Amino acid sequence: MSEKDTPATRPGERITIREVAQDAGVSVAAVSKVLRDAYGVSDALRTKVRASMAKLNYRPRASARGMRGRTYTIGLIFPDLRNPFFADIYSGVNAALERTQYQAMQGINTTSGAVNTTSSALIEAMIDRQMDGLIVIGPNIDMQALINLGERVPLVVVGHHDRGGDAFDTVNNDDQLGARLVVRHLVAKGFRRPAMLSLTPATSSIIQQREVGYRLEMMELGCGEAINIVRASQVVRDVQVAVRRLLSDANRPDAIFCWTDLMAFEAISVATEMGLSIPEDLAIVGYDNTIFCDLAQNSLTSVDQSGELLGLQAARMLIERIDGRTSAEHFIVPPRIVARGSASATSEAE
Amino acid sequence: MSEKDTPATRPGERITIREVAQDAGVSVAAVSKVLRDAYGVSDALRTKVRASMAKLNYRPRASARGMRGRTYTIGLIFPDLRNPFFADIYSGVNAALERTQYQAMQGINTTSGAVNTTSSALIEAMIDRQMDGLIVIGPNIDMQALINLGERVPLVVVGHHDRGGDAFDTVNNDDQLGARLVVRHLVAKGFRRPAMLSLTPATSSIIQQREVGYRLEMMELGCGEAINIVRASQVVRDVQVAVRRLLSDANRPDAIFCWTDLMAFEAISVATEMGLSIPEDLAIVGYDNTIFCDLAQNSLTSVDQSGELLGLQAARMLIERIDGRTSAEHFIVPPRIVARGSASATSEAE
DNA sequence: CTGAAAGCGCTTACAG
DNA sequence: CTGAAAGCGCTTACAG
Repeated sequence: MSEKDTPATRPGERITIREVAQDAGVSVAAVSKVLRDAYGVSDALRTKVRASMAKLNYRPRASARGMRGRTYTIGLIFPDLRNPFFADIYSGVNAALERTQYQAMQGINTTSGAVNTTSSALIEAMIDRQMDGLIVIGPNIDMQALINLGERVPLVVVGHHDRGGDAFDTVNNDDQLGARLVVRHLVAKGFRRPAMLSLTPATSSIIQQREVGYRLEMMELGCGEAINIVRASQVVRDVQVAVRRLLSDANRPDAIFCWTDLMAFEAISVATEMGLSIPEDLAIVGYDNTIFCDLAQNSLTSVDQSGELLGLQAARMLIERIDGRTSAEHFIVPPRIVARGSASATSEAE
Repeated sequence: MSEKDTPATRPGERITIREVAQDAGVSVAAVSKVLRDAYGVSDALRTKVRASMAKLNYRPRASARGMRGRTYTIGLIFPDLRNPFFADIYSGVNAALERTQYQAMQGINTTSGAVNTTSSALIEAMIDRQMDGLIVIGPNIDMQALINLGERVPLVVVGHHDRGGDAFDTVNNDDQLGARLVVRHLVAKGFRRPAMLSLTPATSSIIQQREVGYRLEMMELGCGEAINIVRASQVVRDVQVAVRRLLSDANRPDAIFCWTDLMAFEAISVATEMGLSIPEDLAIVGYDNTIFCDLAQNSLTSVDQSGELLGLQAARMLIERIDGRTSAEHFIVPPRIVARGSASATSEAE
C-alpha cells in the first residue's frame, strides 16, 4: 500500500511535451503547434519535432489537452447493446475517425432508453469527461432534452427525424420510404393484409414516419381496410404479448412488418410456437438487416438502412460541428429491402 | 467561424471548484477533500460544502482531476459488439459502479481481436485518456502484451485463465467444468458421439480448459473414441465451413458442442440447410446462454456463465487495484447448464 | 515563423 | 481540522 497510494498516476513513465521540445531544441509552444497541425510552423521545425516525437514515442495526454483545448474524444451513446445493428453504426464511426486524432468512447443509456429532461447520468458523465462532441442514437429521445444538450455540446442525433433548429444535426434513413418498400414487397408477394408491429412510445417522428409510410402505401395499393398497427416496447415479454394478440385475432393478418429484426425474431418464435408456418401462414419482415437475418432458422426479409454509412456520416458531421459549424445539417440514407424466405411464398431466394 | 474557433470549450458555463469554495466560505483545498471523501474534514465543513455543491449544481471535470489524481473513468474493452453476452458483462460492470464516482467507457478492439505486442490502438487511446484502469475481455489475448499492459495500468482480464504473476487479476467461469456439464448432459440425453466446435487460435487457456473438460468427461463416460474437436474463428464463413465438414463426414457426430451461442446458431442454420432435424438428427449446445437461446427457432441448450456476475466482480477487483492492491486475485464463477429443445430428444422443456 | 508566460481546474504536499 | 501555494501537461494569446 505505502508505495502505491497514488497508483492512478505512475509518474516518470511518460514522455511530456517538454521533453520533446528539449530533444528537438525548440519551444514547448512549437511542439504544441505541430501536434495540433496549427498554422505558422516552418517545414524544418515541423520535421524536427515530428522526428523527436517519433523517437521518444511521445503521446499527448488527452486530459491535459482538454484543460484548454480539446480532448479529441467523442461520446457515442447507444440505447442498448443487444441489437447487432449498433455494431454497424459503431464501425462506421470508427471508419470516419480512422485518420483523425479523435477516438470514440461509448456508453449505453440504460435509463429506460430515454434522454429525459434531467438528462441521463451517462450523458452528464460524458460531459464531465470533456467529450468534444456527442453522437446520440435514438429512438426514444425527448426533444427538449436534445435541444438543451445541443446547446451545451456539439451534437449529432441518429435515428430521430425531428429537427431541433440549429441545436443538432440528424442522420437517418428514409423511414417512410423503408416502410413503403416493405408493404410494396409484401403485396407483390401476395400478402395483402400485413399488420405493423411498431414501437410503443411513439414520441419520436422516426416511428411516426415509418407508420405513415405503412399507411400510405397500404392505401395506395388498395389494402387500406387491412391497416392494423399495434405497438410494443423492445422488452421481450411485451413483444410476445403483442404478437400473440395479433395472431389470435379471428381476422388475423397474413404478414407482420416488425419495428426491428429483434422484434421480428420474437415474432417468428411466437408464430412457430402457435404452429404457424412461415411464410405459408404468415410472412414476417424486419428492419435493420442484421447478420442474424441470414440464419436459415430466421431467413428474415429485412430493410437495410446502412448502419455503417449512418455512423460514418454522423462522425463526419460531428467533427464539422466541433470545428465550428453552427448551422444544422441533416443527412438521409435511402433504405433497401433485402428479400429472404420469411416473406416469399416461393423460395428462400436471397 | 470567427466567434467559434474554440467550440470544444464553452467558457463560463460551468461551475468550478473555486466558485463552490467561495459560496461555502472555505478554501479550494477543502472542497477538493470533500469531493474525494478524503480524511481530515469536519462534519460541519463537509455539510457546508455539500450544500454549496448541490446548490450550484457543481460537477467536477474529469480532465482536471486527471491531471494530478484520477479521472474516475475505467475502460472496458470488448472483442466485438455482436455477441449479446457482452451486454451482460456490461450491465454487471455498471452495477458495481453504481454508487461510486467511476464511470465505464467502452471500446471495441477491432484489430483482429488480438492484443498484440505492439498493443492495440484502442488500448493506447484509453491510456492517453488517463483511464484509471482497464477491463479487457478475452479470449485471443497475447500473454506478454497483457503483462506489459498490467505494468502500466491497473488491469483485470475477463475470459483468460492464464495468470500473469501480479500484473493483472482474472475473472472467469470454470470452463473445464462447463464443458464437462455439456458432455454429461448430452450423454444423459442419449447422444454418445458429441463433437466439439472450438475456437481457432487456441492460444488462450480458456480455450484449452474447455477442450480439456470435453476430453476428460468424454473419456470418463466411456465415449473416448468419439472425441472430435474441430476449430473455427468467429467469422461466419469459417463457422459454416467447419460445421459443414463435420456433418458431411460419413461417420458424423450426433451432437455439436459449440464455442459460443453465436456459433451454435450458425450450426443450427447449416444443419437445417442440410436437411437435418434438431435434435432428432443432431443435438446442438451453445455457451453463454444469451437471450436468443429462448427463441423457438433456436431453442438452444446452453451454458450460463453469469456474464453479469463476471462484470460485477471484474469492476470490483479493478477498483481495489486502483485503490492500491498490487497482488493478483483470481475469481471463478461456476457455470450452469440451461436445457432447451436443441439437445433433448423428448421435448422442448425449459 | 518562434518562444516566454499565463492559465485551464483540479490535487497534493506542506504549514499552521 | 483548514488553507495558501505549487504543479499536473497541455493550449492560448501575445510579443518579438
